[in-house]
Amino acid sequence: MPSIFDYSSPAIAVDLAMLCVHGGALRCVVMRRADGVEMGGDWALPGGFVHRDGSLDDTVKRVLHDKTGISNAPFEQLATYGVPGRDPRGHVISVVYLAIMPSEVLIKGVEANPELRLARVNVDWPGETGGAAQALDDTGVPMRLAFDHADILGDMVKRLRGKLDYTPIGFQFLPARFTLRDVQEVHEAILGQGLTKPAFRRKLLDRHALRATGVRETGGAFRPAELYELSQDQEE
Amino acid sequence: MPSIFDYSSPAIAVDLAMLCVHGGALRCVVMRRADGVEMGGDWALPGGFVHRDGSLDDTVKRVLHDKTGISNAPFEQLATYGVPGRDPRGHVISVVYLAIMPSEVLIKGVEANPELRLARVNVDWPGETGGAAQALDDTGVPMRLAFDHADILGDMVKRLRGKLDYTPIGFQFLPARFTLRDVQEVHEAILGQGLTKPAFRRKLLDRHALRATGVRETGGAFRPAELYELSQDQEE
DNA sequence: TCAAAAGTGTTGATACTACACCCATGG
DNA sequence: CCATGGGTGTAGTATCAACACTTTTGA
Repeated sequence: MPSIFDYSSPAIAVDLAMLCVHGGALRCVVMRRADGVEMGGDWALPGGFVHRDGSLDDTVKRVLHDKTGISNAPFEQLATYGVPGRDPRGHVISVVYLAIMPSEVLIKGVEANPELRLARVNVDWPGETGGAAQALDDTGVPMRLAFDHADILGDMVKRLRGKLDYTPIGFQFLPARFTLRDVQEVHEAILGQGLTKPAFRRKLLDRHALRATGVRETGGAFRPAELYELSQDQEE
Repeated sequence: MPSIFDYSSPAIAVDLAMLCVHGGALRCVVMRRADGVEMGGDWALPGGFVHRDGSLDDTVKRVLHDKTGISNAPFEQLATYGVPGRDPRGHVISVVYLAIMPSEVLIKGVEANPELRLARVNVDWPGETGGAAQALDDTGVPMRLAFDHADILGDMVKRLRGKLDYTPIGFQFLPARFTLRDVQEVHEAILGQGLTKPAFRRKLLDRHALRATGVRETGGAFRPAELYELSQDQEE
């Protein structure tokens, strides 16, 4: 029996969308592409190839650690993009993962690597319509994204919006203890629209098992908000 | 610059979950594995390798046509499974797609290939909890599935249940013209629970743009139901 | 005229939204 | 005591589910 590896096969890579919410906006790590690459744009999602006998999850962890120094973050698979012509060096299929972190964590990781930027993710469409997304730099200027990465960012926003209400995915953007206002800011950034405070608080407390800690935030002006945490270990 | 294909890379395959609803149950095509394979179970989702410079979509169409003779069916990506050890011949990563068809179409395709069976998909868990699924044969006996294919079927059911209410995916199980009772049967089979008729009719007509054709079904005993169709071209 | 399934109307419960209001803290 | 944001109560509205009911056909 001939080995299946005798067939000519595409290479397979993992691309990572490392996300946080900061300054009222959803942000994603992009990496400057090496000079001399003839196709596509200037910025791309960081990625790495899957080696023989390496799992997809191991590759995710390797890329995350190699690019940012971050060792542990929750991640989930988004989708797989097969587009021939994605990489000028040959046919590469990439499995895209979302890795979600509190902004304090991710900002440190980005600052540790001069090739990385934390782009603002922006979409034109409302709700879960779908379509491409833009990456904007700190001054609001669009950053040119390589290949289909704008579509990937669009799919990502659609996924986040769909899961936000019915899963605890929003809490992955926050540290272990957070105020309800923090959660609302995350939801507003992802949904791209403002939410009314009372309705949001109630839905949140109904849907998710939150526990009030009794501890209050410090350092703010005016009345300090109470800190909450997830009751059980509620992973996605 | 060295070619990326100099690196040792896993092979990549597409596996297909071809689905229909028949006899009040969700059914999926499985294929008898070749004799002499040392690992896993006896039945598996049909699949094929992705060739260099071939797209994922082309591979889906190729596998669908090669195994069943069916040329056109709507399909969508489910997820990618990286499990090392999935295939005894080496490290294979498989991208799993759902292909949904009316039962009349799929039954013909299965009968054309003696290696294929139309298994009944069964899950223990309610709602969108998640977990593995079973494949049962016509007599209700579980069929041994290879590798992680039971988990894949479970993920598939979870996906279908999640999308059923908010997308037109349920109509892909039906021919162009269908009765509302047909739609209810599809939903009940996928959700694994009975639904009350009046509530279901109303939700259906509210959520989706359906058009009554004025034509009624024929051949049945008792009062014939009206045939409906989707108003615009509502692809998923 | 009867059995079986198609299709509709009504009602009570639930969930959601919008708005107004009170509370706590720093200055 | 005032400005500001945290947090709560209430009332109107839309949505949903259960039930009873009428309609239509083949035998």
